[in-house]
Amino acid sequence: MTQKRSRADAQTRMMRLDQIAAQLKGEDPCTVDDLARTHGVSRRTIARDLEIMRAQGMPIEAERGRGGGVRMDVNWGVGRLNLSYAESVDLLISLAVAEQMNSPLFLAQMGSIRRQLIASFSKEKRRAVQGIKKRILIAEHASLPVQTSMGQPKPRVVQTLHQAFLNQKLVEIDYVREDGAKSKRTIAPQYLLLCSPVWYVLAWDHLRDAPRTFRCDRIQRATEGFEKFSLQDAKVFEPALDHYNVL
Amino acid sequence: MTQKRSRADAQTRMMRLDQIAAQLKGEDPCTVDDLARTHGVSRRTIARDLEIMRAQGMPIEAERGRGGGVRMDVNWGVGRLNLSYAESVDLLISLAVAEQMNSPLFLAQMGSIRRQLIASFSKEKRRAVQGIKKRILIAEHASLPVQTSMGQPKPRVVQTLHQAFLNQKLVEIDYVREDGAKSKRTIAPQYLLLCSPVWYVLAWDHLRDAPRTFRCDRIQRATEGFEKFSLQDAKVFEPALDHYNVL
DNA sequence: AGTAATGCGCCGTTTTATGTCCTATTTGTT
DNA sequence: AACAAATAGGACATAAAACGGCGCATTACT
Repeated sequence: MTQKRSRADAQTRMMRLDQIAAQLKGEDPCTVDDLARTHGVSRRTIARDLEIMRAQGMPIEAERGRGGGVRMDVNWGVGRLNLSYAESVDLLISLAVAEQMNSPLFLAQMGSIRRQLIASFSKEKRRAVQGIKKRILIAEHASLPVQTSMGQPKPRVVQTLHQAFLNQKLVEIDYVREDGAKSKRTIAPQYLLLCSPVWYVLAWDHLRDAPRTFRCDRIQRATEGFEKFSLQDAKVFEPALDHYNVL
Repeated sequence: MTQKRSRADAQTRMMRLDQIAAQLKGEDPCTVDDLARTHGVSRRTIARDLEIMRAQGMPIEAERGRGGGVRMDVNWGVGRLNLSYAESVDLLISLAVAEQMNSPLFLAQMGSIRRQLIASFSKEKRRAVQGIKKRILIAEHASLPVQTSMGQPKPRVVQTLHQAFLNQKLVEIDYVREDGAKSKRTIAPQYLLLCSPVWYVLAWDHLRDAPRTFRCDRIQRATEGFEKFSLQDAKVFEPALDHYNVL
């Protein structure tokens, strides 16, 4: 018999596997027949596809007999994320913050998420993330109430600071001291410290050549520089770190 | 010329694509030659693989000429997560909690993560998640300091409660009132309320046929039942919800 | 017993992924 | 300017996969 086969695009099987997975995530079980029809291939092929998907670890179950069909555990593989580096770090921190306030009802699964996330990194990235985690501190929950902040820090500033911290780049900032005095500085953001609502930057001030601490909401402007800084100067801060939890 | 080809397992190409992706995530650029050697295929094949990966949207760039090579944007695709339903919900809540305490330094990316996460749901799941989000309340940050809890709730209890809440299943619990009186109840967990460190369950007590509120850390034992409950009874709680932020 | 579903083995056919050549192009080095 | 090292990609033959179709075993519901 003549067997017509139209090649759709490229890698037919891979695409079909994805589509089948998506289809199976729907609530009701499909029959192999349905799948075969919707994809324009034979039952046999679908069967082989399912074999492959099972081999790849997807929890695909089938029920034989009338009323049966192919199902995938509905609670599997919802939530496919593809995060950028910055997003990943954010997420790790966010998880840590959420865990910090010990409200363990919904945090049962957090460990699993963190493990998956870390496992998905390459070796180099993993090391990098480890390094960054050491540079983020979280104060005890019941800390002294901070004086009312000057409003939210500006998103632009936040983003720049964020970038520079991750990339170990120097930053130029305009800072307003508590007494209102303004100053321009070039700093190397070594550590970040979260005291419940307020972030602090423990940095080496390259103009004054001394360690300084800045409140993020008092930074008016921030410009990322091109020069990378080393973590050597960070040692100055180490004695102070014992009071805080490291991420 | 004889062309030896050893079939590795199944779907050789898919596996190779994954491996190449992982390899490319490493910092330094590989040459096509390297890739060909490490995978035991020809340069041409690797080239074709790269074509495919590009077609799939991976940001793979190549630099021609001496000293060139194939690179992938290092900040792409770090962080591949495949979350279960429960994990997804946890994550959403965790993000919300982290956002609640307005420490916006590292939360710039959170919106993006949440959007990705929600986008990855199927329609049905998305609706379900929307429903669940409405059933989780978060109290204002500066709430009255709660009396010291009785220690952490038991992990077993937490997990059961968690499941039952998500699946809208009735739960049997052993509860200890503040005055020490113990009781057995069958409840329908309609809402969850987080007052900073303590979770409360707003539930319909099916034995007393009346709404009740329970502190999670006072629940001694929990068993998930088979009977699903409807959200009809939840209306009783609605007037009380205005005081809290809905997730 | 009949029916509707999966599971799986076998075989012949079609498609495609691969290897081997080849050329063009870009780019840094000598 | 010449050379070397890299990617990009075309052409062609071929072995290996993917596929379709068939049949039979199995399972569960009516």
